Amino acid sequence: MTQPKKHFRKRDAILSYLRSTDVHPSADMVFAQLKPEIPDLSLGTVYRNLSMFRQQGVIVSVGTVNGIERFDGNTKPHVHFICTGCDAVIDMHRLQVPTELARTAQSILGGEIENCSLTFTGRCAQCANNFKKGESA
Amino acid sequence: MTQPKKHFRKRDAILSYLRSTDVHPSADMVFAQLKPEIPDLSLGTVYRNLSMFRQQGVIVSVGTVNGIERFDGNTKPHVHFICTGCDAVIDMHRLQVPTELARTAQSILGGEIENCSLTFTGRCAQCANNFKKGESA
DNA sequence: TTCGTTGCAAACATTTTGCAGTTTC
DNA sequence: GAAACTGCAAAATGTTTGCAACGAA
Repeated sequence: MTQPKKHFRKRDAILSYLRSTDVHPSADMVFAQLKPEIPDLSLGTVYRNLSMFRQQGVIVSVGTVNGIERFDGNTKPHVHFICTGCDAVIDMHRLQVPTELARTAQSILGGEIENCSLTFTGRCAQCANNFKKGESA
Repeated sequence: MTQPKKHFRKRDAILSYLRSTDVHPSADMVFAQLKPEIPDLSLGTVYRNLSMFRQQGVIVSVGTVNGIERFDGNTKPHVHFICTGCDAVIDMHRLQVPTELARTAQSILGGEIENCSLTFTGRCAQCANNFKKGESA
């Protein structure tokens, strides 16, 4: 007994792409990815839909990297690594987010915890390597 | 033994304020705080010094809240709570950042981990309260 | 004098928004 | 046909930058 739900080609494409990738794209990256297959897509539409998805909790913001917001279609809490060299945002599924701390946090804070994010920053293997080469060059 | 007196009054004031507060201010908040006592302070100077401090590792960025970057004069890793109602950034010193995960992360990643941040988001006690009232009003 | 810091304002980049036209059901 | 979505471009926002003036050594 599902309600008939409206489908919009561009909106669906945006969500679908977000769910299919693990690059944690920015609005612009989503736009660049979809533009070839949807030539009459505009950046404003991407921004509008990303806002809406995030508000609905359908997607999640990973935060801003170099002033640019990055999104994740995977809303299950997981650990991220952000490379300051190439701005990559990488999932670290093998590590667990200590969500059990949320309960403790809640009792200390008295408010309502909704989300928990654990993020490492540094240089990814490749960037660390390039950096070393750069130093000796 | 008189120390060579530094006369970077504005720079010192900015860093000093950051170290004295736990509100995790934005550039604008720093500016608003210091402007009364330093009338000829400009926002550009605040931005310039914050950038410099962060680059030197003297301060740390907590991330952006509502599109605005927030800073912390306390560089020791600690847990933060961000209220989506009033945009407050609150220290949770009683919780520990699982920095030991960094080693595991490093071995998985192969790069260089430099930082680790654990952040909860939700509504603080007061905002959670206001929200409930708002619903019934 | 010399070098770094600052005020000011213009430039920048990302994101949001208003409106008219289009799409979906 | 109503309601929701979209393109386009202008506007808004936070941040950076160029330049001339200034301050300390």
